[in-house]
Amino acid sequence: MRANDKRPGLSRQTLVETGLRLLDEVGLDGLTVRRLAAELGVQSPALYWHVRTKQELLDAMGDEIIRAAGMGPPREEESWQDWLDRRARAYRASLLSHRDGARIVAGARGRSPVTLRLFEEELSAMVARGFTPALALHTITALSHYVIGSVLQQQTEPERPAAAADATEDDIPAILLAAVRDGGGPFGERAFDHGLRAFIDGTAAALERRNAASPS
Amino acid sequence: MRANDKRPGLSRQTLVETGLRLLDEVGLDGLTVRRLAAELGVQSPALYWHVRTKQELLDAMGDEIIRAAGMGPPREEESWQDWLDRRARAYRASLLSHRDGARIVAGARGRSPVTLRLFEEELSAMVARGFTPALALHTITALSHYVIGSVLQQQTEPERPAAAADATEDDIPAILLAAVRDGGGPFGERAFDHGLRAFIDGTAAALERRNAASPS
DNA sequence: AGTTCTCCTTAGCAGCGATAAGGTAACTTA
DNA sequence: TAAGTTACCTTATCGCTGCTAAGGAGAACT
Repeated sequence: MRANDKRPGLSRQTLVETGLRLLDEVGLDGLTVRRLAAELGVQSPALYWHVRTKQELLDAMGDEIIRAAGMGPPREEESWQDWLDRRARAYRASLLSHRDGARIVAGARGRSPVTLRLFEEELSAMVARGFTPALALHTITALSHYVIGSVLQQQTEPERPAAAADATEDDIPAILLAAVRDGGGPFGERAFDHGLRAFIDGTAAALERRNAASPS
Repeated sequence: MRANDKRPGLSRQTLVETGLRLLDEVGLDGLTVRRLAAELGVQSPALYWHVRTKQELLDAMGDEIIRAAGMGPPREEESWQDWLDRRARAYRASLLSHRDGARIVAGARGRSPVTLRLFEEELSAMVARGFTPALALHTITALSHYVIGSVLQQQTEPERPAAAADATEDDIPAILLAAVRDGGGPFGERAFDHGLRAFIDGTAAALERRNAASPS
């Protein structure tokens, strides 16, 4: 039974791309090997020719999401503050661009050599702008953790309405309610903005402190 | 076959406690309903009398981890900076105190009413110290996201040695290597400290900005 | 022409979360 | 005290999961 013939054959890259497309349809919990195989018009064990385990596929998907963010060192004329801001937003956008994107990336174990090399270039640029290697590393990882944490919570689907219903409107605490009203909720753009700016400003302060101690 | 009789019967709380203990042994991926039932000396469907789904159990475990952090509003004489610092560290310690603790909490959907009430008290105290409701909410959630993101990455077990081995020592970028050498790695205490302090300092700046615009 | 290699197939395994249906002991009620 | 009800656990089973074993068809080498 080879109905729709003339398939060009699978490839690791095809799996990743189709996997990401399917992910948006069914979510991470619905993304099974069989379902992906069906999407590719193939039986499920066929996938194991191109990929060792399902986790390896998820790792590759995570790496692809990171790659799509287009990270890398700052432009020549760009301040590190602007660059960090831009980088964090691009990362966030990339995670948000796929359903359960943050879960995928957070669960992925390794980064590809390419990603690693970009990372090194970023550190290098930061050192050129006055960071110590350790401070540069801490800054980037801390920022990444913040972005991942934010998107992860944002993409966690809210509890079932039934559970939320037994707490009536009146039970919702007043200040929280007010905050959500004028702040746009804990997961919106504005909440993210505050954390991002605070972190960058605080990093600038740390950098000045460091450079005051041992000026260049 | 009722060999070891005289068990006092299960309870929802017992499930949560034994679940957390078992979690430390086998990890989240090894924590199955059957395994937990065996640990309790019972057949697996018995658990469904006390809990509707496995997810509901995980939610309760997550809430217990949060509860154990002992959060709540600042003490009377405590500055909000010190309190925020203390709160973030307590939260982190609680997540770290159980294997895959961050994954559990991140995956939990609802917070108990008790947790919610504590949260409201925290917001209230912040407003009393000059925060707007929205700024208070954004500050706490951003900080929580950072903590969760940090611990999540820290608790993600490193890739299999086989995969790491094909990149020999020489391939590890120089600056990254130096940063890890004097900075203690991306996931250590010092990396967390930097992000935490930067965030608190940045929040202080935002608060001053806000209060300068419309002074009390 | 014969052999090897690539990439897919069918069949099936162990384990998963969850449900259905039944049994038993303890409490309730008359 | 006897009948009925409820709380809590059992056995059996379902549909699904990731993954492996074994084989087969066709392209590519020799």
